[in-house]
Amino acid sequence: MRVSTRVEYGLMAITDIALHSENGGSVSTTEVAERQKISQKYLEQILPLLRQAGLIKAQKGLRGGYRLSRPANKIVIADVLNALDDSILAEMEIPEEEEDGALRGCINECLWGKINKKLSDYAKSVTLGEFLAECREKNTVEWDLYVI
Amino acid sequence: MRVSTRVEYGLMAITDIALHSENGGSVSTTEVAERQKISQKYLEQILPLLRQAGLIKAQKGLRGGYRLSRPANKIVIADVLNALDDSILAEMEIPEEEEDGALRGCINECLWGKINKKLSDYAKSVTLGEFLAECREKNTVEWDLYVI
DNA sequence: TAAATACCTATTGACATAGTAGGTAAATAA
DNA sequence: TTATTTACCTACTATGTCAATAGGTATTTA
Repeated sequence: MRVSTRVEYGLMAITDIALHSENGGSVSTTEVAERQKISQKYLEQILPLLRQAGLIKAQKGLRGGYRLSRPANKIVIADVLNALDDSILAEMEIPEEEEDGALRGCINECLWGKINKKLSDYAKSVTLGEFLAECREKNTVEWDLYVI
Repeated sequence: MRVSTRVEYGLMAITDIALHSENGGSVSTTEVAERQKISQKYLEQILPLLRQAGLIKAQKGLRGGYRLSRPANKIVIADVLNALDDSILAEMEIPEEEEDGALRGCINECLWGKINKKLSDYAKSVTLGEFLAECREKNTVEWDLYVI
């Protein structure tokens, strides 16, 4: 499953913010852009999506930046995906009424309904906190450098 | 998860063909287009994708049309999706090397890798035949009208 | 007061989607 | 043989989304 860079960058950004605000400080777009090698200007359009969804808080001005609105283990991946893209976890349209022989409704309900449920259940079951922990485990060496 | 009409129509078409060629005959684009209410001209661009993937066979000329290349229970949904779209079951790119602090690789491997595996495993596990049976069960009344 | 920050809007080039349109080749039925 | 039906191929178009780039505004802090 291939997703847009908007989603990719958004996930990278909130993960980066979660990591680097653990000490209580804020994380600026400049920092995120540099660490993650993302266009800062493009990031400036993506982060407000996460803020509008209530996942991160912004602080303007010098020493400002972003931090999580709530603990990382209270944010599930589905929250992040829905903030960044309205189609990934969306259902396929099921026609109200269908003529005999028409298969659209059946396919969208039976097939895509199940696929979407698997996807959605997983995205709702994994928290950002769990994801961070998993990534830490995978890259113990490097991560120890800047994780508290 | 929302997909393109190309994928939606392609799934409808191969399902329709599977159903209506059970007696040994062929199914023309005209028939599929009428039954499924799809633009015939657009269908004519989609069905060759399924043929090139070896899932259906074409017969030109009068009384021609399409039929399955092999039994419906030997075709898995993943085959159909891959024939119609190269991104649905594709993996996200994982960078060769990454600087410290970069998260792209971790996210694409840990997160999208797992999501893709769930998706892919399911699509490989369900055959077109099973899907047909399931749809039949769900719509017993209408389906009995034209299923052998 | 100056600098740094978030934030907003407009613009752009590239690409994909969802068709429409017209024509060609092959197979069949008459 | 001939007309018709079919698959198939190519080109075109309108629309929308993506992935930025660019410039400017408001706010906060040092």
